[in-house]
Amino acid sequence: MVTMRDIAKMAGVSHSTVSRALNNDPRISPKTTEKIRQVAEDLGYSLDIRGRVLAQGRTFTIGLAIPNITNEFFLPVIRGVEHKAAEFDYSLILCSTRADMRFELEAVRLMAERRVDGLIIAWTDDFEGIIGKLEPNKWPVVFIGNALEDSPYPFIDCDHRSGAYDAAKHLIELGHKHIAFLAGPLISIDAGERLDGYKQAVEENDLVPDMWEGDYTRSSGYTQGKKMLSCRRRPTAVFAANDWMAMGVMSAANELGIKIPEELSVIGFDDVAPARHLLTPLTTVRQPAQQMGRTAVRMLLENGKPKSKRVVLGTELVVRKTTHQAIEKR
Amino acid sequence: MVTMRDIAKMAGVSHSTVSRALNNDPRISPKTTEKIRQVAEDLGYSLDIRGRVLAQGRTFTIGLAIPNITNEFFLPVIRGVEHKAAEFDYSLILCSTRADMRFELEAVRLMAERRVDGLIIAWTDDFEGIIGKLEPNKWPVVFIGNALEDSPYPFIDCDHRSGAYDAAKHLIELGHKHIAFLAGPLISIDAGERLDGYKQAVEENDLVPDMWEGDYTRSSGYTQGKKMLSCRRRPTAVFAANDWMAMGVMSAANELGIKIPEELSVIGFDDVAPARHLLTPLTTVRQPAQQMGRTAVRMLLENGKPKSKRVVLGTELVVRKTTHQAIEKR
DNA sequence: CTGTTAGCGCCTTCAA
DNA sequence: TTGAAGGCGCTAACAG
Repeated sequence: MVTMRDIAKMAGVSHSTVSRALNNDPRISPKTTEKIRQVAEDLGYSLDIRGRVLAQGRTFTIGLAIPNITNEFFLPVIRGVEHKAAEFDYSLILCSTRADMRFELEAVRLMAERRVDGLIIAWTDDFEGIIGKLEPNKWPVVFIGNALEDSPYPFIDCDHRSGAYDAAKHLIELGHKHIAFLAGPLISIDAGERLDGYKQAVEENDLVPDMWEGDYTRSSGYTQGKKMLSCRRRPTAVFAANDWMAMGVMSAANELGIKIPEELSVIGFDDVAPARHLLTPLTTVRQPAQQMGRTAVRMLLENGKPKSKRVVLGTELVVRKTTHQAIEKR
Repeated sequence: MVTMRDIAKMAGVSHSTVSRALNNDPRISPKTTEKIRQVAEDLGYSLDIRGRVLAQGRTFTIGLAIPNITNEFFLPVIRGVEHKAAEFDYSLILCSTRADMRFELEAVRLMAERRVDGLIIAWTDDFEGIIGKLEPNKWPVVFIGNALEDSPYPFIDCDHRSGAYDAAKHLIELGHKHIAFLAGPLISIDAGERLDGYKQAVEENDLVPDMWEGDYTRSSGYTQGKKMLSCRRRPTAVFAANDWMAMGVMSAANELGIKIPEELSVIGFDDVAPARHLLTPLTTVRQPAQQMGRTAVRMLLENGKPKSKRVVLGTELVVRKTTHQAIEKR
């Protein structure tokens, strides 16, 4: 492996001159620069960034910890982070923590040892554990999700409440009077906010809320869907707190011979790829996942230290094929 | 940031003793070791791997270049690579090359500068360009896909031919006589092999092949699907060379009022998540993507140099809901 | 405009 | 069982 010293010897200059020339330092004469570049080329030199890393104290690397790389939902986040990092010529170290505290702490250790210049932690379940590990080192970190009211750490999230409100409102405007809501696990903050958004819209319009609880999995959507659709007076629309559950509800409806969207409107949340690709694609509230990833990187890298402590992005109602005018008087 | 020298001073030993103690070198007495660990703990020491990296000439990092992180298909590959790398306490640098030669070479440069210990290049379109960049450096590299007959580089792929054969055979065994095949872009090697597998099965059974060409996109599946299903004598089954096209065909059938699977069987290839989540989930040939990722890492890390130059994994026919007995005599 | 020197944090050979 | 010294590849402060 050829180093700057090799080039220096060959070109008859000092290695620092080589370093400067290769970094376009204007103090080096064009002639020397040219010569050095030539020699470098001839020798097939390739910069070894590890030297620079040690000398400059930066690694040009950011770390991303994702709870579960199995879930398609995170793909756009990864994409956003990767693309933005590449723009800065930064590389991305990816860790999937499998939603397991142990792996999560392992990931933090690994990234810490590598002295990444910044850390993005997405939707961790063990916020406390993470910040416990992080605090002493005082690294630039941005959380995605985990929008704790009083978090002293910068985070980025989207507005679950207003997103849910929009979804419910959409159904109401289509004339639905009986809109069931299938909530996520209510320990999670965003699940609570989505519920609030639903409640607000429903109450503002003098409708009566009809709440069910799921756990964000497709199978919980299916189970609860079966139940709610077998009721004597079943809802004409259901708003599931995420797309996976919405898909579960659709399966249930399908098995019960209930036609979507003619007899039942369904709306989800997140805009996950599989739901977009259904034969009748799901109407949903898009969480701007990719942009969240990009923004996280920007917060980390742009202003040195994250300046804006908290960023809350808006959501977007994406009307596709599963929502429909309510049927007049069943 | 506290270093080994700080610990050494504090503990009244030399920094090399600290290094050894922290690395469990048996030559250091248990007492000193214990003391050093204690001091390290007290000082909140965290290993800075960058020093080791430079001293040992390894980076404990592998790079993964993926053509397009937008495509869900690659997710399991990333997962496989990430998990296996983590087992070795290696970290993963992820680059999405957006199926663009420029980004691809950028990615190789980035990984080269970082001196990753191994490189995994997945389904590159510019094989020649890549190996041009790689050759001089002679890095351990494993390709995923790009199974060139005479490739001097180690690769891992799956058996597209036999996978396609199995799929076609499955339809034949269900009694289908008219099985259309929607091929991928035939410049790509695997598209050709999938076509071969189909042909072989069909010919072995004295059926007449019915071939259409798509480009692996959903929309091409839709367009071609519309055409083939509007034929006077339309097929009773279609085998699409990947899941995306299969989904396109399903949309087309849906719009034409053709019931799947009762009136039309559809089978795909790859086993991509969205196809798995359809209301009537797609029967398909699973490419063991995750295992391919794991194996690639193993090839890179386990035997020092990749020993087995070429690995071809089997596929698995996953029968779900879109395939059905052929209707007797239409 | 260029060279000298020191140093980033760690590992490792050699010597004691 | 431990210490001293040198080096990995690069950058940077200081001289000239």
